[in-house]
Amino acid sequence: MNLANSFLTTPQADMQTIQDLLSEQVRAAFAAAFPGADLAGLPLAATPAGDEAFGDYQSNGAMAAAKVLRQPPRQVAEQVVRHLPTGDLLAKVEIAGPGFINMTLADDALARHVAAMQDDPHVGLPQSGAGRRLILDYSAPNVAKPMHIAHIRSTVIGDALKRIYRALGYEVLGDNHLGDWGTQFGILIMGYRHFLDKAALAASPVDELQRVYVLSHQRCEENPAWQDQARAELVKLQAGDPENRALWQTFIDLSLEEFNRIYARLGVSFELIRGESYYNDALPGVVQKLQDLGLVRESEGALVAFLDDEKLPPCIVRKSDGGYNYATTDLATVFSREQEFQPAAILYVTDERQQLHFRQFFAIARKAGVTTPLRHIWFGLMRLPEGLLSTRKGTAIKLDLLLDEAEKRALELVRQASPDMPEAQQQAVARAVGIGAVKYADLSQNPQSAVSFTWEKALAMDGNSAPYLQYAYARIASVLDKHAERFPGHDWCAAPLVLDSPHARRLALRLARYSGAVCAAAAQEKPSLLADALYDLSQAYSSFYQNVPFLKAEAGLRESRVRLCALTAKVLRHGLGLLGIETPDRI
RNA sequence: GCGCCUGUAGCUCAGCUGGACAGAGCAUGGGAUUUCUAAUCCCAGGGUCGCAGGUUCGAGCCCUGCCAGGCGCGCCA
Repeated sequence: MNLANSFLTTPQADMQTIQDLLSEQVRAAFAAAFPGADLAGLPLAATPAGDEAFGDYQSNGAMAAAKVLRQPPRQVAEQVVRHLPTGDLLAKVEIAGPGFINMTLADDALARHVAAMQDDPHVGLPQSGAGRRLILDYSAPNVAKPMHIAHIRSTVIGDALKRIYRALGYEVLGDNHLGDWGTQFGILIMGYRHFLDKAALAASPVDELQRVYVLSHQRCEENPAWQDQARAELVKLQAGDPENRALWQTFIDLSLEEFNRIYARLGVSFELIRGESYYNDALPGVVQKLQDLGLVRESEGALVAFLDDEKLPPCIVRKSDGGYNYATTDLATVFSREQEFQPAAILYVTDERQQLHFRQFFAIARKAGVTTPLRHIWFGLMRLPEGLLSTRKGTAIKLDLLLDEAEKRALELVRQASPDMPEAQQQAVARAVGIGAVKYADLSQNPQSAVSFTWEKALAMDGNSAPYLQYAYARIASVLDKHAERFPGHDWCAAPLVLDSPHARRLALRLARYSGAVCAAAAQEKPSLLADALYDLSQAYSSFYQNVPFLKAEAGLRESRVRLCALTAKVLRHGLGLLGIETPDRI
């Protein structure tokens, strides 16, 4: 467990993951074998076995404890195993190599555990976040800039984390902290007044805003008078000039309209949309507070927080022209959120370039009395094989274009696979599959790795991809329908689960590991851990599907296997739901 | 100059915070469909984990130094 995530580690009422149950037993066995020894902090817990040949779960704790106990690790393991009862939960416990404790679950215990997930509304997930609120700050596009493919990272990772934390019982407020204030608006107003093409604005508002902004920005660099005028327009805007204010509102409305269209396509939503401008009126008070606390002093005309104790560079909170910047807005935002919502933590999902900013901002916030845990969840930059995405160089690919292409390719596949499906349904399925593919391509990767964007990867629809998982789900849905049709009255809901083949057992084990994967994804802030587990599960299912007959099996066994299919479908649907990916019943 | 990040199969990436012979997908080669959706399954080849030291019973993971790339470092966000 990541210690930085202390807000995630409160004791919970329902310890129901099988891994936790085993870990408890292992810890108890260590305590019984070595009473009085201080084994706190040692990694005694059960982890999924590295190789299925070694069993289902393993503990490497004996090797770790050997040093503390000054005994050979194998001997430690032997004493622990003596206190690790086989029977109810465990069928077999073995010691291997230098002191690995390998555990194999009893088939019926595994079957019982998995069966219990069927009626659990939380599909076996501990509700460790119940009664606690999180604020998740993600997406946050800039007004008057079209969303391009790099924006998908914050949006999709943030949305998945929101769903994951919710599944663990947290109340999560997603807040879209729009870039809707700042120096760019003076430039934009000048561009709008001088270069606007009304037809283009009507056809594609945000593109046109961006175009006039770029032109005006160029003019600023060439012409000081232009730059002065842009500054003057900004000052007017900030002073509340009605005309500029109206223009600014127009920019926001047009941008939000487009952003909302993309969010709708992605299935992403927010509980709060509070851009930087929302905190405008609070900025002078924030600076005053920092001054009162003696956290800032004047330097070269600006007001600066010096963070030498934290070994961080200085941070400007008020510019020499009296204007405020990002750090000030973020401080105002955190004060406001803390006071209004009393969250258990605030999480910020942004790219890696903002690490320094967040460390500075967090340091100042702490000094100013903010006690809420603040976490910066950063992700790697997205780049093209030929270099960074650049709006100016025209290498930025618009997000809409990517989604269009994904849906188009998915539609080809659906038409091929289901030629008899009604056109409207084909379209709907293609939407779910195409968007799912794009989201999964991002979510299945470690967020902190830099992403090198290729169409091939972003649109992958075989192998480790969302369509592979969706396909597995659709095959199950089809099986369930066929079963109901061909064997009316043969209810599988309460059929005993018989794990009579390696394929079935492997599948059940993957189902049992689901809750652990969700918890790990939450604790490490990495939806990719969940995606991995779901892919594992689908692979186990595909193998099961290919190798074990169910509709053709004899009655009884048939219902047992169909029930296992249904459980797999339930977990796949739930898990993909946590990634924000839909699961059509037919593909 | 300082700081953060990255370097693993031909390509794209995992690697559960130090454990068992380094794993997937794509690509390549071979096989499976009168049968529950072949977007699938089964099998094979493919690696000096950037380089060199060190710590450890054990290092892709920790420490040090190099090499290569990316990002950032007081009035942008």
